[in-house]
Amino acid sequence: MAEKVTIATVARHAQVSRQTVSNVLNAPHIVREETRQRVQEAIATLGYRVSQAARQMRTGRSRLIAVRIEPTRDGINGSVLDRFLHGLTETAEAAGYRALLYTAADAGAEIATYDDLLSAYDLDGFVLTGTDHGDPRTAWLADRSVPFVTFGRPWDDPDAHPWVDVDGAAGTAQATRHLLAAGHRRVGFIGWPAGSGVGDDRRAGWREALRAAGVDPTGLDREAVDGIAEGERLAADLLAAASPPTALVCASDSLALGVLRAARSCARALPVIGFDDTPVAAAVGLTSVSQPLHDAAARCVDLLTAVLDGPPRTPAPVLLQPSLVLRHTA
Amino acid sequence: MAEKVTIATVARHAQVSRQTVSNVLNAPHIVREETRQRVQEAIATLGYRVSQAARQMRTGRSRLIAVRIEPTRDGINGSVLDRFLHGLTETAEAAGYRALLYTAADAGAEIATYDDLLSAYDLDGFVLTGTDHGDPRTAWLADRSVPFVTFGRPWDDPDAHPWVDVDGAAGTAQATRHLLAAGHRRVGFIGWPAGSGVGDDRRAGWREALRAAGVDPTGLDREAVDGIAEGERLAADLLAAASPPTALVCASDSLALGVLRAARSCARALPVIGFDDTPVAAAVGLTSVSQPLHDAAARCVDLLTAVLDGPPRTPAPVLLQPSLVLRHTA
DNA sequence: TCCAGAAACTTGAACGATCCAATCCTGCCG
DNA sequence: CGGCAGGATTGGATCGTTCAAGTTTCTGGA
Repeated sequence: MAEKVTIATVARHAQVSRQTVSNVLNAPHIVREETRQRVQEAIATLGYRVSQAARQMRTGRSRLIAVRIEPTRDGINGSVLDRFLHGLTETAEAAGYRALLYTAADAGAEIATYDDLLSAYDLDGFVLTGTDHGDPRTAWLADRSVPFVTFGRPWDDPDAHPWVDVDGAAGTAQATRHLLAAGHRRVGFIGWPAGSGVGDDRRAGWREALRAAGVDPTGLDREAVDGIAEGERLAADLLAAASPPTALVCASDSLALGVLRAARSCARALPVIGFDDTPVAAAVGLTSVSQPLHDAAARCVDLLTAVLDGPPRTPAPVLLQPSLVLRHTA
Repeated sequence: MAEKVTIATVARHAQVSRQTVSNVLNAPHIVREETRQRVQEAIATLGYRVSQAARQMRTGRSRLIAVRIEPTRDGINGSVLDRFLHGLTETAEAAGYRALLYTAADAGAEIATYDDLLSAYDLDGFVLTGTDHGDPRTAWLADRSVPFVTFGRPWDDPDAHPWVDVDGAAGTAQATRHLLAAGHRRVGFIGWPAGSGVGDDRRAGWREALRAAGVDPTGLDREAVDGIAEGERLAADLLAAASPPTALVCASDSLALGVLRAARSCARALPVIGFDDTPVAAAVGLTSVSQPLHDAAARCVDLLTAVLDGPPRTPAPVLLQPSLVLRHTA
């Protein structure tokens, strides 16, 4: 049975002290080249791995990043988180960190979990998804100066903390312009009820694109909580109006799917564009706005490690551009 | 600034020794009730949390479980992993463990990651998904007697290690019987190429169900790698046969979706049933076999914690039953 | 040749929990 | 009332690393 390999084993093998081995690992520049090589060799020969637990106890850093895994609400949007998580894990590994999962029923429970993760596991940082106006979570973390990055803008103050986001308005605007370019004038929109940062942003993109083309958006949009049934209902409602839209942009693929159903049931050709480019969109041929999730996750890790390893300076936020994936429906 | 609360702080506050506090946490039954309560009170008052790092250093256990997050291959099947991960995280938290994510390009890289996670992070156990014949990963782990559970049977030896799985054959059999009950005789099957444990299992369920009903399955099935296009191609192929099937069971929702396209393009009513009950199935109204993923994940954690906390005995494997979710297509 | 100063390396202590062995109670029996 | 058994409690050592401070070695200039 092989002995456990510790820093002392390596030190003995390389004929140096423990501290020198530690320096080779954490501050290579202060060790003489020759010594450094001898130590590195010993590390390789013995297959030494630094014990995170011991390091963590001394430094208070765990090289662990926490991410919340949400229950799949709608089902359709599930894979969004999935792709994000994969990108996050991959980038974190490359930077020498690992991703830890946690769940929480609501913001209150989530804050309690922060407390637990911080004091019991010495977590280094958090990646939050889906921020909204006056988010209590970011306030709590900022109060305690815990490093964190959000995927989603802080809607109240863009300089509140580091963040990464996808320009939703640019996405819906692009979708709207695509339909305008195809000859449509009355391009409608189905989105979420006013008040949510993400929802308002996506609606604004559509509105501005129409205005820029000289079309009055009044009466061309509807509000609905997410879901296929809601999308279907509101599409029917819009189509029954005095001067109905001839094409639609939606705030999500779920809503767009509902629109497709409504269009089918009244046997009318109605171009429609969804949002998120979910597998469902790919499967049914729905044109959709695609978010660069893998990239977004990577940038989240970049910002977080910048805060953790670099100087105590808030790094600049990142706003990524979505792209329009053209399929049959528009 | 509040002092850091350690076990010594609690001991002082409750007027006992460090060891007594430790006993309250790790072996409550050997502490007098009155003392126990006083300590618990001090813990609550001070908001003490046991430092995982310190505990881990002494005991060699991290209370961390690793799960691999795979890149979304097909896209459609992404949400399967998503739901599994959520259930896993939730159950692990309840049992006092946390889930750590990792990625790996192939089995070799995955094994290298095991080594790293074990020696650097002192991981307690692994949950593997998607096992296959002669899996090198399980062999490596078993060799080193690292605790692990697989979601997916060990196809070579059912007693090799603890596992949780969903009875795929029962699922396809149920789907087949459903179609038989609706009056169909020639129920076809589109599945994956022979050789994969999961794929062969699902095909066997269909075959046996047909045989039990006195129908000869010969010529009624096709093999394809997963994907919508493949499903469409093989459905067309089957329908062009001398005596084509009047209904189809598929090994995945992707394949079933392809079948739907093929049926539409030759304007024929063709009942079809998919597998996995993905969001896509829900969205397009595809009848599908649903796996109890949340439950499966929970059972994985149960087995793993049984190995970790209980006696050194291999717990009995768990085989869960899938259910048929009826929608428009069958 | 000598010494100041820097660079390279070594030693002791500490992080916060658990394990071990020794001591202190407490109640009970003779 | 003394002694004893058994459980409850205590102090000291320990896990593997990094920090802080101390010691040796090296370099170059007078």
